[in-house]
Amino acid sequence: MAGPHTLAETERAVESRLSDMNLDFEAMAVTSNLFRAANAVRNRLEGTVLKPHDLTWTAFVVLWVTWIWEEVETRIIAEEGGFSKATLSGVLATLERRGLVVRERSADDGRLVIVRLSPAGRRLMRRLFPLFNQQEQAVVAAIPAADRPGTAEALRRMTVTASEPR
Amino acid sequence: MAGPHTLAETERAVESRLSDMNLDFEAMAVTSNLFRAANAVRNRLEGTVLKPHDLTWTAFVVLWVTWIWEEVETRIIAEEGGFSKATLSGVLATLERRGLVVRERSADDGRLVIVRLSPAGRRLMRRLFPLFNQQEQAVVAAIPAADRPGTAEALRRMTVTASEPR
DNA sequence: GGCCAATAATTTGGGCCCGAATGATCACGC
DNA sequence: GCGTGATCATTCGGGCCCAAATTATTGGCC
Repeated sequence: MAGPHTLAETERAVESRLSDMNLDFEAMAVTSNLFRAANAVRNRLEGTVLKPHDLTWTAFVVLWVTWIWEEVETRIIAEEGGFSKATLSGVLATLERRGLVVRERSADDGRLVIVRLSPAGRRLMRRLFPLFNQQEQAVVAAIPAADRPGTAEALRRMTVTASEPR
Repeated sequence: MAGPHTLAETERAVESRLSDMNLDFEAMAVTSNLFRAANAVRNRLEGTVLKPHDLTWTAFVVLWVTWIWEEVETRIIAEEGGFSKATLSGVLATLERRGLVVRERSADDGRLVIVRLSPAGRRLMRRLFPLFNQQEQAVVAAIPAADRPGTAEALRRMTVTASEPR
């Protein structure tokens, strides 16, 4: 951001350009700020925490989900992380090659693959996650404390509604 | 989403897994819901509006920015859209090949490239954008009306803070 | 046992994505 | 004029991303 147009300038240009189309500008403002914010926060987290360890965003998400659930089926990682299993296969190959993750076939069901962190993977997450959380804290500090729970709730509601079948 | 773990279950698992690490769970909740929401809303918009016209998310953002500003330098599109100029070059090639966009070198400054929509591109945006906005409206409707301006403002603040140099 | 539909993960092909390198153009000082 | 450093857009290489096709396994059902 910090381009030649400010957020406010952009929003004004949008409104005058579209004034004859009978649109919901409030909905536009919410979603466009949603994408801007997600992008900006992701960029910051990548730059401060991930890039120094040569991790991509998706790789970090995979490590995170695996870390939380101790052992987890691949399809769960993909659902939880919000990307396809095809993408996951590639990212897991990278992470396994780097020794951060282990794949093993399920004993119960030979179609399933179970993923775990290697000891190196666990060490990495234990070291990285507090740094990650510090950056999250710095960004969320921009919201008045009283508004934070309401913001999280609004985002949760949008997630649920957007995920509904149509 | 709608996986085998609900949002609430995941948040509980996270908290018990990380209880000894002295983390800011409120900040975590805000950012993780930020990414979930952005992902879910984007997936919905892609599925309902973009995919039927074989447009990617980034291609649509490029069309949108160009539509709003009538004519615009490539570097502005990249900044406004939140991706690199390298990415933009490829996407513009695709859009130009499909006849939705025109590139021309600036007369004032031979280094710059100016982008405009073709008539077909303008027709497409005029047709697509109301549909896009309808979907935005459906998603934002999940937030109580009184909370919408506050949500947009919270997102704006996060964007600004996350974009600050460190 | 032998077939068969359902369900997994992976591979494939094409597009997006970035940082770094490249080549073109500009602005400025002389 | 003529360098020289700054500023553009593009290209290149490697990784992510998805839908569709592929390969493997499972759980009925006879």
